[in-house]
Amino acid sequence: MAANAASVNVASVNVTSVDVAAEAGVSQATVARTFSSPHMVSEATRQRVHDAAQQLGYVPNAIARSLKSQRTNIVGAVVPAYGEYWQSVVTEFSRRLTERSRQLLLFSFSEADQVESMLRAVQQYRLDGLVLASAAIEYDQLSSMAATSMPLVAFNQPAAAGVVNSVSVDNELGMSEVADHVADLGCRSAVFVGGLSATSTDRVRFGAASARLQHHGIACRYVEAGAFSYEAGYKTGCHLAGDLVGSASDESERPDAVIVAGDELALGVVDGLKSYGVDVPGDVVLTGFDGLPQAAWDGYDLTTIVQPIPLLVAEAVDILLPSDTKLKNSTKPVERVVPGVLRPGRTTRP
Amino acid sequence: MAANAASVNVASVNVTSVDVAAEAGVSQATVARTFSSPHMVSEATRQRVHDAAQQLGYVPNAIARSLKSQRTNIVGAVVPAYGEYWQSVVTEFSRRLTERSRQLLLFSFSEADQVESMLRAVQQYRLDGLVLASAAIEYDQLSSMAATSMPLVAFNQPAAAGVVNSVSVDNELGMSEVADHVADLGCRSAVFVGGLSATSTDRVRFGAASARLQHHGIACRYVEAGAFSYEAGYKTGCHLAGDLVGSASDESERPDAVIVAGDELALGVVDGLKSYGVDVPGDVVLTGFDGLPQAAWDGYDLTTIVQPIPLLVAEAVDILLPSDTKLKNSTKPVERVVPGVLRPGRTTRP
DNA sequence: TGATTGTATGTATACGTAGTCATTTTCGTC
DNA sequence: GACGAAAATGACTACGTATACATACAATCA
Repeated sequence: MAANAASVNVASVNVTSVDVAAEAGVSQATVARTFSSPHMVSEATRQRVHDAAQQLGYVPNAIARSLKSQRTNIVGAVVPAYGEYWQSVVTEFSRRLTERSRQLLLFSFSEADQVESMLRAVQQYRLDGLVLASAAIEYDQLSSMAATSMPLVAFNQPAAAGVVNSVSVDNELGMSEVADHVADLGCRSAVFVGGLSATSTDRVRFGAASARLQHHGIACRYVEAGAFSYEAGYKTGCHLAGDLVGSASDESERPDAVIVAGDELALGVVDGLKSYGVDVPGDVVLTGFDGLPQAAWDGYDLTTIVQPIPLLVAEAVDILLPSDTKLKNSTKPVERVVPGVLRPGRTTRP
Repeated sequence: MAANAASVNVASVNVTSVDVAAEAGVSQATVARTFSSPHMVSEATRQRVHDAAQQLGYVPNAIARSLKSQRTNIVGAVVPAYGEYWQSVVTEFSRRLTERSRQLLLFSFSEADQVESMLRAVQQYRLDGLVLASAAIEYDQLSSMAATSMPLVAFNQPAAAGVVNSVSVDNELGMSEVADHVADLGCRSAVFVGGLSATSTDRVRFGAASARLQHHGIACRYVEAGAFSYEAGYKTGCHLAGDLVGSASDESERPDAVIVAGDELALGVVDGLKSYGVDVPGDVVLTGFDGLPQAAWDGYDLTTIVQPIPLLVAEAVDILLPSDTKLKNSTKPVERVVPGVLRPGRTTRP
């Protein structure tokens, strides 16, 4: 009847393992063990402790646990704030980490110059691992992070391979397949639309595409959109439209293939071209790279290289949290390269 | 010349404020102050401490800091793993929190039954605040979290309003505008495509739309897609196609408007309809809700209600981290409702 | 029965910092 | 030059937990 007879108190003040110990008539150590290594506690006391904890509304303090155990169960990720691709990567990381009882601490930046201070913040939290997913990270920042004891993995950041652990889609292979595909269609001249030429991803993809195209005797010009966004692609598409159907340029030199460095960018280019009356794939064929869900949507059905994001992420997580007993303490950085898969779509099909 | 004369040592072992204190010839307290409240330290010692820290590769330990100060500088977010909408919300939260020197700890779930255990994990970290962004959270889970001392805010979760602090777009207003818009176009019969009828968002949006439509003398049937995804929308679009152009149904009862509960879903419906030869907006007009970037893309140009996500997020963050001195310790939960804006697109334009 | 092993629990300490209080130094002022 | 206030610093402790070590107790075996 009395109001204070509530069976479950909510923690009005901070309830600690000491309080629970007193309530259960055991030592603090036993309470700690009950929650962190239950198998070391007898069935009977475990029950008593749980009851007492329930009674008092006790929840173990992860901060204190981390301080003592030197493990946070948290993995950090430094990722660009914008872009469909990065959003799906973050989502997949979070999902995967949850599966392995870890959480994701997100450090997202919109400007490259934020990365520096962000990395400093990262180091304050003693994370169990860190994903670096930005092409904007400088080499010396990378190596300075590598010197930390924090497990690191660079995600889709070609320039980082060899310096730190890295996981990446096979850009060379992917772009080669694209080039072959385009050559098979009988194209004679191509334009490569890049996002930011300063990023290693951009350089590597253009390099691979143009090399393979050249092997087929196809020239390939580079155009920089300025970002990997839809908007940047749209603008570029509008600019390109003139070159592609304009009567000014020589028919024989007129590009008949547009190879775009990323899907979001590609979707913008498609729409930009269409807005100027350029028909895809009628006037030009067009390809993307990444395999975003949106690229597969019926409205676009873009020909692209599908990155196996779940696989890439799984690899990255495995590097950070080696599950196997074979904990790799090798001095060499791990380097995993995973192939993507060409998904032909309407943008290259007559 | 000696190898140990390196100007910046990297932390091979854990360097603490005590080590720095010894190196700089000051007390540990002074080192702590140098990093957490520099203004309490003289210019000269500050410099000495910084030099020593640099020398030893010292980085303050945020875990220990949090344990002592009872503040983590981390805000948590419990969010559905999938869906374009949630991805943009998470991105915006992260951006906003970074601006205010906080980090985002992400708890994303793909199944509703994961939420329970996730909330328990949340409580272990003594977060500075928590965003609850899932319609799948049960009422008693909500109130049990509310009993915690952790600041809470429910994001776009109509059912939570009044129980805990909440921020939401104005679903009623938005759907009313949609209904008016559709009525203006002269539509006579509508179909509402919902995602999951179990979610309060779905119920509220359907309720508002059908009420307002009825006011215009327009009937509105409810169809459940089963999810808020593109795929679910696509399937529903395919199913609907028969009703919309089939010769079986009476011409006068044939729906001429499809009102969809969310943009991603709507884009799927559009493509599903198109795949069966239904012309949008020729045969039916169609509207979405959310204002996703993709909905504005030229390929779709969906008529929709644009949620001011930056504003919604800013409100939510302000509730969790009251910047003003007027820290609201009112006992009543805060409830903010922010209007969206109708963006007419090609899907309702002849 | 006594020696031995293993399991369950208690005691005590350390994780690295922030903040309280006391003490020292600095500095402006009459 | 003395005095008081303010600034700067130091000594100490607490935050809440995990774990090494010691201890108690039950179970096994010769």
